[in-house]
Amino acid sequence: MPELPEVETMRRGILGVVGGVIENVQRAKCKCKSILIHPRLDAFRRRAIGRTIRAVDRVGKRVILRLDGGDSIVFEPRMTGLVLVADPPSKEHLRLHIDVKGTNVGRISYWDRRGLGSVQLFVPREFEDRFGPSLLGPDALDVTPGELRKRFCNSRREIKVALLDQRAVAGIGNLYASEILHVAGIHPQRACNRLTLKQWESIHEAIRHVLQDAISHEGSTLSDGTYRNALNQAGGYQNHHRVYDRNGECCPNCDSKIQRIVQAQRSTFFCPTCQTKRGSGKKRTPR
DNA sequence: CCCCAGTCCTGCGGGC
DNA sequence: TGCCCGCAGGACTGGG
Repeated sequence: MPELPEVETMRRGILGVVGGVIENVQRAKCKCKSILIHPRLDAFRRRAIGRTIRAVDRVGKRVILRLDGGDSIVFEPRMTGLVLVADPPSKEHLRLHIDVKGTNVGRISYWDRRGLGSVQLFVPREFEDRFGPSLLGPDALDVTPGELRKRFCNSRREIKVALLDQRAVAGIGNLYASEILHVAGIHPQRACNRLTLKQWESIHEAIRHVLQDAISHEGSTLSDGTYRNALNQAGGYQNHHRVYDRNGECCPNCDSKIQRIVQAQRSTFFCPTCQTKRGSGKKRTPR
């Protein structure tokens, strides 16, 4: 499930399109229900074709093509979307092609098995409305310890649920929230307003550590095999998960068995010894 | 404002 | 063996 590290890996994988000119945009022949493409394809083509791609950015869990003239094409992969410059995992769930001339990369493809994602073209004003600071918090890799604490510390929400709120901090999803709290040694059900200054610093440090480590391994490809980088290669970070999807296995730091609980209808994994419900838990040195 | 539950979508695995 | 149902969770919406 693409979260910040996977989306950042996708972004880096398509950097070769920078400087290219969009030559065509076309829907792939896919029998599945159509994904959200905005605006309608004829308008999309009219506004995109002939534009130069000036940069490839990431905003939270989205990949952005910055076009000359100021418009942006936003790929939002959600659960199963992939932004590819190589052949897709299967022809079946290909959704859209953007053909590019003038670079080594001839085509960017958007593939999405479940089709919950989207490809949208926004003028600067629309982009600001959707991804401005009122709807999207600072990037998880840029947020300072002080900002992080300020954004959460008055909330009674459980810390794991709060970390998934993109308006507070952008980029963390269900998988990395569990990993981050294990590294920080904090119980996922602890209320934000009961965390100490020191614990906010631990969380901040753990966010950076886990996300950077995951990026260096090109993200996590889970057992369903869906996530791929832009070259359709699996990531490697799943082999470094401490707790995620390891219910009943041993904690990497102690002898305890990892537990699975459900918070906000999503799975959470944690170690009941390293992440105690009361008190701060034992601080562990990150790998 | 704050927070939660329901919704979308497809493939897969458990249960019978 | 085959069918059905529940589950996976990103972002959004509506309601309390």
